[in-house]
Amino acid sequence: MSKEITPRTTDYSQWYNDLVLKGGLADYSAVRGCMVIKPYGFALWENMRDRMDRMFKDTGHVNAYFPLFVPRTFLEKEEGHAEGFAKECAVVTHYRLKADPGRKGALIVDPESKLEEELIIRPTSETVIWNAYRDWIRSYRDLPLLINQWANVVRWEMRTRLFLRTTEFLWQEGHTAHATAEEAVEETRRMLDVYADFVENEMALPVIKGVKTANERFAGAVDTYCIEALMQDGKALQAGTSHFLGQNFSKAFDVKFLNRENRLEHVWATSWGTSTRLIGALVMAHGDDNGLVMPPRIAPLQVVIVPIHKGDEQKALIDAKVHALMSELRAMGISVKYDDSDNARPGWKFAEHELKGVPVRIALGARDLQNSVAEVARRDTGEKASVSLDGLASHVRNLLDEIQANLLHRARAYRDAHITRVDTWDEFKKVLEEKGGFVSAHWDGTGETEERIKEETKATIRCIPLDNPAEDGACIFSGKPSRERVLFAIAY
RNA sequence: CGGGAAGUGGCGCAGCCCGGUAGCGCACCUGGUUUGGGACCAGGGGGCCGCAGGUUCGAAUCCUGUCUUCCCGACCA
Repeated sequence: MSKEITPRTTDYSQWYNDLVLKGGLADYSAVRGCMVIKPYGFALWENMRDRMDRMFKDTGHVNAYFPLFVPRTFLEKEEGHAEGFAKECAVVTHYRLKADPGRKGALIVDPESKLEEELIIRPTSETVIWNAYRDWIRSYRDLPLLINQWANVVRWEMRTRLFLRTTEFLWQEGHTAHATAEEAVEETRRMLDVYADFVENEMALPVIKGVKTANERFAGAVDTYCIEALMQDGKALQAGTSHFLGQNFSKAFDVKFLNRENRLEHVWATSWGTSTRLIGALVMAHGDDNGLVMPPRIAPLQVVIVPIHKGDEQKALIDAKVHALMSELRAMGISVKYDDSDNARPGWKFAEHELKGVPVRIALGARDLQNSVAEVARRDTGEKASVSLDGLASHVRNLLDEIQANLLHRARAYRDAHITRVDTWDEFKKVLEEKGGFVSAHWDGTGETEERIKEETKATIRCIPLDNPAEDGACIFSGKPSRERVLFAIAY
C-alpha cells in the first residue's frame, strides 16, 4: 500500500488533502461539507483541547454547556450579529417525521409538526448565552462571569475544505461578562495572549496579534482581535479571535447589574474562540512532502520504536531493551509506541510514521545492540543519528524539546521572510502575485479602499498589528495620508 | 450557488465509445521463507459498478434525475 503524496509544488491543495486523508486525521463523510475526524486526528484535537482548557482554567474560567438550538428571535436581537450570520444558518422547522403514504418504508416531514418558532442550529452561542446571563447577573458581585464552552457549531458554507472550513466544526467559545469596559477589553486581550501562547508554544506556529478592521470584524463586536498565521503557500490563516463586544449583547438581551453605587448598568462582554481549523493550520505550516509533521508537545504519539531483527532470538533481545526504554520514556511523560507488528517491514513502518508525523523514531537492531546504540531519527529534519543506549531516554526527551523549538524557529523564519514592506501599488500587486505572504503597507483607513484592494488583488487586511509603530506615509491605493502600516494578505 | 472533472472490492485504476452479467496492482486471510528505507513464493476471501428511475430479452456500459468529492470562482472561521 504505497501512499503517494502529491508534492506541494505540484498541487498545494491536493498535498493538503493527501496529508489529512492519508495521514489519518480525517475522512469525508456522506454528509455534504461535513467530515469525520478519525482517531488520530481526534487524539491531536484532544491534546490541543486539553492544553487550552488548562490555560482557560488557569486564567479563572469555568466550563459550561448551552443548547445547540437557538430560537430565531434570539438571533434577531443584536442587529449586526443577525445580519452577519443570517446567510449561513441551518434551520429546524419541524420536529417529527411520518411514514410516506406513497412509498413503503419511506419517511417524510410531518407537516403537522411545524414549529411555531424556528430553531437555528448555533453558528455561535452569544445569543443563547446572553439570554441566560440575564438571569444570572444581578449585581457587580456576580461579575466577572467567566465561562467557556466546548461545542460543535454549524455554518452553512458554500465551499468546504477539510478542517479549514466545514459545515459543522468543533470549537471552544468563551463568553464573559464584566462590570467595566476596561475590564472587558483587558479580558479580550488576555485571551488573545492565551491563544498566541498556545499556538506558538504548543503548536510551534508563530502568530501575529492584531486588531481587525471594521470590515473584518465579528458580527456584533466593537473590536475583534486576532492571531494570524502564515501557511507554506503564502496565504494567511486566522488562527483565533477574541472580541470586545461592548454592551451590544447586554443591551440586546437586557443584561444589567447593580454597581457599587446602587445604579443599574448594562454589563460589558467579550467572546473568544478557536476551532478544529487550527489542525488545518498545523498541517499546512509544518507538513512536508513526506507527510505530516507533529509538534512534539501536542503530537498524538511522540516516539515510535521499530525493531529490526532476524529470527526470534534477536527479537527477544531487542524486546527486552525496548521495554526498559519504554518504561523510562513513559516515566518522563513521553508517549511511545513499540511497532513490532510482523506484517510490515521496517522500511514500510518508517514511511508510515513519517506520513503520520511522529516526531521521533527509534530503530533498534541486532547490530545496534552489539554496539549498545540505537538509530534515532527526527521527523522535522529527517536526520538520523546513532545514539548510545545509555541515557537514550533523556536524549530523546531533549530531542523532543529541540524539535519543538526547531519547528517554531523554522516557521518563524519563513513567516518573517514573508512579511514584505511595500510603498507602491505596483510593488504591492507584484509581491502578492509572486511571493505571497504578508504585505505591510500604508492604508488610508477607509472601508472603501479596503474593498477596492480586495476586488483587485483578493488580498484583505489581516490585521493592524498590536505593537504597530506609528509611521507617516501614503496609502498604497489612494495615496491619502496614513499613520501606520497594516498587514495585507490573501487568506484562507 | 455558477464553471470544469470524477465516483467500479479497503486504496489506486482498467473496462464504458461499440450493451451479453467485472478485471488488474496494492492491501486483506492461510502457510512458509523473510526483516538496517515501502520483502517474496504458494493458495484464498471480498464488488448493491455512488443512488434512483428509464430504454432493452439483457445495463458498469445508453438516457434522465439525484447525491458525494475534487479543482476554479462568488460568500465565510
